[in-house]
Amino acid sequence: MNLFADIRTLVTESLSALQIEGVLPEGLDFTNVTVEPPRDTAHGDMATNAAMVLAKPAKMKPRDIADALAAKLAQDPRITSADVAGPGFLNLRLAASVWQSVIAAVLEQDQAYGRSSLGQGKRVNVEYVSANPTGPLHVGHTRGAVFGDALASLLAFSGYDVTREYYINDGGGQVDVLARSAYLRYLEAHGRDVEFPEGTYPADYLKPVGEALKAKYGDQFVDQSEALWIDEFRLFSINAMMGMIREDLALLGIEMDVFYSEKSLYGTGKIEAALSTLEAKGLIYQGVLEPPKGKMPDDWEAREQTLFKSTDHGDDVDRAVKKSDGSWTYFAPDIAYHYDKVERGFDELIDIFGADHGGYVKRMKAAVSALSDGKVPLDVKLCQLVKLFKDGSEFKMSKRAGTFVTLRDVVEAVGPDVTRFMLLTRKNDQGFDFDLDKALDQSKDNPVFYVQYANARICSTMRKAVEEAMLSDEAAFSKADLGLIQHDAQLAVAKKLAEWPRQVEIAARTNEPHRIAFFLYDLASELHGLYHLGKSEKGLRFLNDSSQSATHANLALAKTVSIVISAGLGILGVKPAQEMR
RNA sequence: GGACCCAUAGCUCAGCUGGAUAGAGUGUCGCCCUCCGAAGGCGAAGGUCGAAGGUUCGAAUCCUUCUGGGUCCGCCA
Repeated sequence: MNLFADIRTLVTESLSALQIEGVLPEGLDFTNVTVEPPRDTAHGDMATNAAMVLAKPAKMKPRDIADALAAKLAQDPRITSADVAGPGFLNLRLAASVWQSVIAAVLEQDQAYGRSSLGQGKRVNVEYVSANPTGPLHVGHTRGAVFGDALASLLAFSGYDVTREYYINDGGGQVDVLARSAYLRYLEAHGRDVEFPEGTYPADYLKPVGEALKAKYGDQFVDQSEALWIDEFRLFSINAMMGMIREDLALLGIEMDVFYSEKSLYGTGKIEAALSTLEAKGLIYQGVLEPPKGKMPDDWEAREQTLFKSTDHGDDVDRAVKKSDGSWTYFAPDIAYHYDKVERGFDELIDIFGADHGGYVKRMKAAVSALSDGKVPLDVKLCQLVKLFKDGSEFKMSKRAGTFVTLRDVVEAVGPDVTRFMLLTRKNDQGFDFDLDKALDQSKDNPVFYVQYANARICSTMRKAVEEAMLSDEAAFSKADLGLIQHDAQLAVAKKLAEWPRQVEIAARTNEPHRIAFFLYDLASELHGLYHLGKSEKGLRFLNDSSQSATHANLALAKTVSIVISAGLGILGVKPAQEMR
């Protein structure tokens, strides 16, 4: 049930009826007609812009359309009043029975309330994290991980067939660096003094890898040339790093469906196949790129190389797919990887990148557009940087100094639920200041506890009701007389609940899971408000000594809030709290 | 030189892809527990939505230019 969609249908049907009656001309396009909650609830429950949108194409005055529409809508039993206001808004008020039916619908649909068929079962691939397998995940990765995971859940909730995917960059030079760094730790495990030259990874996390390599290979590779050990050390180290990364993700409750290896694209003809597809479209040519503007590299010189004509698909300059020595650039396997996604039959692709890959978006979109003939949309969501604050000042991270904060550090400090919720209370393209002290603060400036508390309160009230024998079991809700829910403050909660399917849909359409977090905050606020009103107005207390039927109706309402909070937190990957500790 | 992102209350941020008098939290200042959990509620104050133009019935939202801040711009990944 989506009440806003229902009323919008009513509006468009009424408009069609007006066309048949000759009040409105034929051939009007209703797609821009919206039914939304008005900004100010004093205006009513819902507002439609139909009259203003249609005024011009209908060649009529907005108010004339609005008056006719109002009269038509008022005939529907759900509409108690339809008033024209302002430049031509039509403000609607809905009968209490409508809101009561929302409560009934939530009780009946339970966790399925708010699900939709928006995605129509379309297959969407969400690629996120995709951190290089050269070390543990750090704070920067955490945001993309949480965002991608919540987005995937949101889309699944909205009727998409979702695949969560991680692209392992195990094909480039950085994994050789990893192998060499692991080799140094291997030597160290054999009692050698080692130094980490520029361009190797000096951090401690490779120590156990060095020990493990010693355990596996003994001293057979000590003082041996790189060619003898590099392949085995690389493979071993990558596996070790990916094991660590999976553990990190598991800390946040993230489980991928697919780990896709970049290396698997090499030597299997996949890169060649992707590029020949582009070549067949006339998008591959030999050429010389302009030198980069701004900072000029010292050793830059013009060289002819193989280029992809990405400018045909919206990019600013064409991009190299082969180096001048004939080997692939990093872009080539990425093209092949996305080609593979298209070939696997996904209807939509979503990539979650860090802000530092912003310059990569256009060429990737160009590649997918070219490879799929524009049929498979690629949406790239950039997660802006996370700045970490501790003890009131910014915590600077430096790879060279080895001072970086890992995902594990953060999760162990504040817990997975707080980490996830906090990171999701910000739009992805907004920078994020993560204050660890505030995240730990359970009383102030911490929305996750506010939402958790609302749910805990409801659970607590339920327990109390059972203790005091006012409620036998929750099955009583289905028989509750919801007609008893009439007070404005109670109906306000129902109205907020009615918005849930709509908010989910907007969030899914825009790929913006943060909207879920903000909605839950609003819903929790309604609940807290109603709860406190019970202090001054006895009749609004959830537990009503004098009327069991009122108690049951009230608890049914509370239950629906709990249902939606659970569903919403579920999308965000946060556990709903039964009680606060 | 160029690309992308951001700029909204003292601070941190929303703003339903163009709607009405721009909203929360936090901070400041007042109230509210004999009570189903005060980890809460109610109220007040606080804004030329970075600036200037443009598009139209209507702009924080779309377009142009500019100013600040961030990310980036090699055949690295």
